[in-house]
Order: sequence, then C-alpha cells, then structure tokens
Amino acid sequence: MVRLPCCDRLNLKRGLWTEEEDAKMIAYVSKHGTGNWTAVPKKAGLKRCGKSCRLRWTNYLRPDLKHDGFTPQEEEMIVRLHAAIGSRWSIIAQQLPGRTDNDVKNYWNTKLRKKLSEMGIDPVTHKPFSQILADYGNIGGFRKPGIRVGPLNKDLKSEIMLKSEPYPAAPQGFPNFNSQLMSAKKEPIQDTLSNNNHTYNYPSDLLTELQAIKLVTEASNCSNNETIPPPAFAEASLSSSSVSYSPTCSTTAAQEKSSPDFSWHDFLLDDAFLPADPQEQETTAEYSSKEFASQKQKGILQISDTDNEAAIQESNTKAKAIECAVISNDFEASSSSDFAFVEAMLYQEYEMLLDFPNLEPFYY
DNA sequence: AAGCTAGACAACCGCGTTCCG
DNA sequence: TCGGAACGCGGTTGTCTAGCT
Repeated sequence: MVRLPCCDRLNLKRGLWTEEEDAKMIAYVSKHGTGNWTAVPKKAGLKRCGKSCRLRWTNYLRPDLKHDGFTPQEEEMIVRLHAAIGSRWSIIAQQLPGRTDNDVKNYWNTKLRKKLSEMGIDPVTHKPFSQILADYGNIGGFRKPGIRVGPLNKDLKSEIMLKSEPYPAAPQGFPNFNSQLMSAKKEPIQDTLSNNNHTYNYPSDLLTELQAIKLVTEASNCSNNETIPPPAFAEASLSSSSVSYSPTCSTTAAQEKSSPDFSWHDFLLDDAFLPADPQEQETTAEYSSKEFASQKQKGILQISDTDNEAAIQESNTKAKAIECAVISNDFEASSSSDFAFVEAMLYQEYEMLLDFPNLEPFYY
C-alpha cells in the first residue's frame, strides 16, 4: 500500500484552524492526553491529519504556552544561544519556558536577525560585518577576484550591497552536525550535564553543545562574569519597543552593565566569551589548537596533509572561538560548533582551491 | 476607499531519526 | 535485521493585518 503524505489525503482540511477545531482538540487532549497523533483527528472528530493536529497542539494550544511578546531577557537568551549553537530552535526553545521552537524561529527570523544586521552584526556568525570582510580579505589571495563573495549570509550580503552570489555547497561527506544533534535524546540540560555516560561523539558532541547552552543560561541568570552583559542591554539595544525591563537579577555587575557603556561587542562571538585575562586567553587558544589537531587526526575535518601551517593556525583560531566560550566558563569543551563548521567549510574550500587551482567553485 | 507593502506568525513541507512489529 | 509508520526538526510558504500612499 502506497502511503501518501498525510496532507495529500482526501477530505483532510488544511490551513488555519477554527475555534471549533481548537475546542475539539483541547477537549480531546484534556480527556485522553497526547500520543499517537495519527489517531487523534479521528477520535477528536477533526478532518485534519495527525501531523497538523500535533503541530497545532504543540505550537498553539498547549496550556503551558506563553502568547505574549518576548521579553528582553528572552531576546538575550535567544541571541546568546544562537551564537553558541546556531539554529537549533528546539533546543533554544527548551531553555525558554512557554516558548516553542516555532515561536523562537519566527521571532528570530522576523525581529532579531534584522536587528542584528542593522547593528552591523552578522546574525549567522555573530561577528561584525567589517570583521567578516576583513577575514575574507585575508584569505582572498587565492581566490579569483570577482568570482563571488563566498558563503556570507543573506543579511550580510544585503547589508554591504553586494550583488547576489550563490553560496558554496558543503563538501560531500562533511559531517552532518544537525542530524547527529537531532538524533540525540532530548533531556533537560541539567540532567544531561550530570550524566557522565553520554555517548555523543566528537565533533557533534551534544554534551558540549548543551554545556554551551548551560553556560549561556547561567550567564543570563545573574552571572557575575563581566564578559556577560545582563538582560538590561537587551532593552537598550535589541528592543525598539517600550518594554520595560524589571531586573530579576540584582547583581552589582548587572547593574553596572546596564549603563550606557554597553557595547554590542558583548554579543559578538569572538569577544563575548573570551577570558578577560590575556594569559587565560592564551590557554584557551592553546587548547583550541590541540582540539583542532585532534579533529584533523580523526579525519573529521578532512584536512589534507598538505596543509599550509599558517592557514591552519588561522583556522584554528577562528574555528575555536566558540570553544573558548565554553572553556572560559569552567566547562570542558570537547566539540566544534556551527561557527566552527562554517569556518571549517571555508578552510576546506581553501584547501580544494589550492589543490585544484583551475577548479571553479561549486554553487548551490 | 482602494491598492500596495511589510511585518508577524500560523501552518505546511521535506527529510532524518526513532520506534515497533 | 528490516521495513514501514510515526515523530520531530528546520526551512519555507501562506495568510492575516496594520500602515502607508
């Protein structure tokens, strides 16, 4: 029997839900609970597919959901988590009670990304556009002039008024970070962190990603770490609305940071988590190099043996910035990140162009 | 008042993973 | 162990609405 996509089945309603449908769903779930979504629409008397029912319940009808606007604290959390782990909306949403991945994703796409772009910060890398351009200039010597901008995100492209260029595709066989992370079981962060029996493998080690989340979470919860700005900056910088911020955190550091001295530098990936102590920075850099070498040895980054050492050093520094974020807060870092992933892609492309100078870059 | 546009967000789609017989 | 069904996720599209011309 050929199984059609649920939404292609006959007589199944699509589109927006009516109040009557919502009432049926709520009545059914409150009586029978969730589970086996494919059976729900039939039992609840709805002409919807199970997938649609699950989505409606998960994203809208669930009683524990917030339907009001995002607070500055939540904005801050989203930005920080996105900087740490990228667009893992479900994981980010887990740290925001009452919010769904869809909520967070929509809010990011419609508000936060734009705000960051307008402030000259690349929403993908969380680095200043100027720094990204500088980085590209540094590695652009081998590139054919005028060929393309490279894998800059759309925001940056529009921001710097460059003509539209296709992004390079990820090399085949490159590790699928998203899939591996998605495959990991969902557990509350605290539980996950306390579980020493985790089996996630480098470089998509969920533990470390969650550690990064924990780091960010704790930083937002009244950390005295001066590298972490308090929620107040969200009001000052992110929120264009008149939402007033009532600090739940009353640390001196937080109050000090709420001053006009706040800098968006605090949100930039390279800087936000770096230890203030230069010696400590050196330590983290050393760690990063070792980890990168470890990745290389494991073949994860697929770096060839003809590496240019200087380029490796550069790549080490960039690709490990996020790990510094983890280390600087007394966590044991053990994984890469989306940021590192992008940088690794860049580097791998660089490798390829070195090996095959006549090869045209590949496009989407 | 009508038409247009952009923003917000609800909903859908496709794909990868997990579950289970 | 295998295959199909169910589930969950991120990306994308669709719809509604407010504001502007």
